[in-house]
Amino acid sequence: MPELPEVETIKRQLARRIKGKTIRDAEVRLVKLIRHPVKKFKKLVEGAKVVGVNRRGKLILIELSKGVVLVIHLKLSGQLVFNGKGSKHTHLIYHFADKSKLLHNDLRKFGFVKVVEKDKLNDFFEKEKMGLEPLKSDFTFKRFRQLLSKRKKSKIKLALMDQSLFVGIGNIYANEILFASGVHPQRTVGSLMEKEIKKIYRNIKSVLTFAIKKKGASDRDYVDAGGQKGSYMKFAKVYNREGKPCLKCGTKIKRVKFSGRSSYFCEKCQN
DNA sequence: TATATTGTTACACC
DNA sequence: TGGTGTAACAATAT
Repeated sequence: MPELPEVETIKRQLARRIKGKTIRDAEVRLVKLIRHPVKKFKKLVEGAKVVGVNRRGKLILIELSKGVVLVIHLKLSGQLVFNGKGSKHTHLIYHFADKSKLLHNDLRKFGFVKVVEKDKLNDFFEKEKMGLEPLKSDFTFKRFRQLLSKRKKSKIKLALMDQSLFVGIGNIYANEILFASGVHPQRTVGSLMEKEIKKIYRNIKSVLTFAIKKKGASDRDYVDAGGQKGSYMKFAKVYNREGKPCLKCGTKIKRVKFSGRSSYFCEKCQN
């Protein structure tokens, strides 16, 4: 569930809380969470200091003093909670030298932690085929249109969620961006008019930025680094609102499933 | 118990 | 070939 706004929220809060701290002990409770032999992982991590916390797409990057970076993907239900209370879903605990700690919880256990050498981070992103950051200045309208044109036959919603074009947009925000743009999620990219592409471009930026202000969306499991829920769902116009009145025209919001994902939209406002 | 949830990937199909 | 869509997968709660 954590998409760009949720991961960005965690990143900002973590940076504030753990920068400068030394990891005394990494308590690995679920071996499959870390994609390394446990011994090697502990050796790399223990004794290292947190130099910085960053984000790339939906990945959290915790940079350590030993020239390595913890690359964390929370997938469906991952949480990183500073000084949180452990539960049966707590699979990894970083104990800092000052007795504070960072919990990595994951109810579905789909997430992962990889240790990547700092020098090799860019190779890693390239290998993972990660697209443009939608809130960075190099994400221009021209680049957006150009990237979209590589997927003329695909449905616009799937193109928005395609991490090899641009990163960070998942199901919640794809639905919201398309509602804000008045575009039906099943329209093909090739059928979009210049005006519509421009609207989508603007709304990617505005919806994501607004969602960061609201500290993300807590549809189910998501909490931020302080264990708090995000408030974006209060402002969602279509996501998870099947059967409820469209906030613009009152028509009932529809839910249609394609590509295994629920799409929410207003038939009247989006075409 | 069947189903829903998501990002990612393997694979079938034109 | 490469673009596209679908199914499968991870694990759990309800």
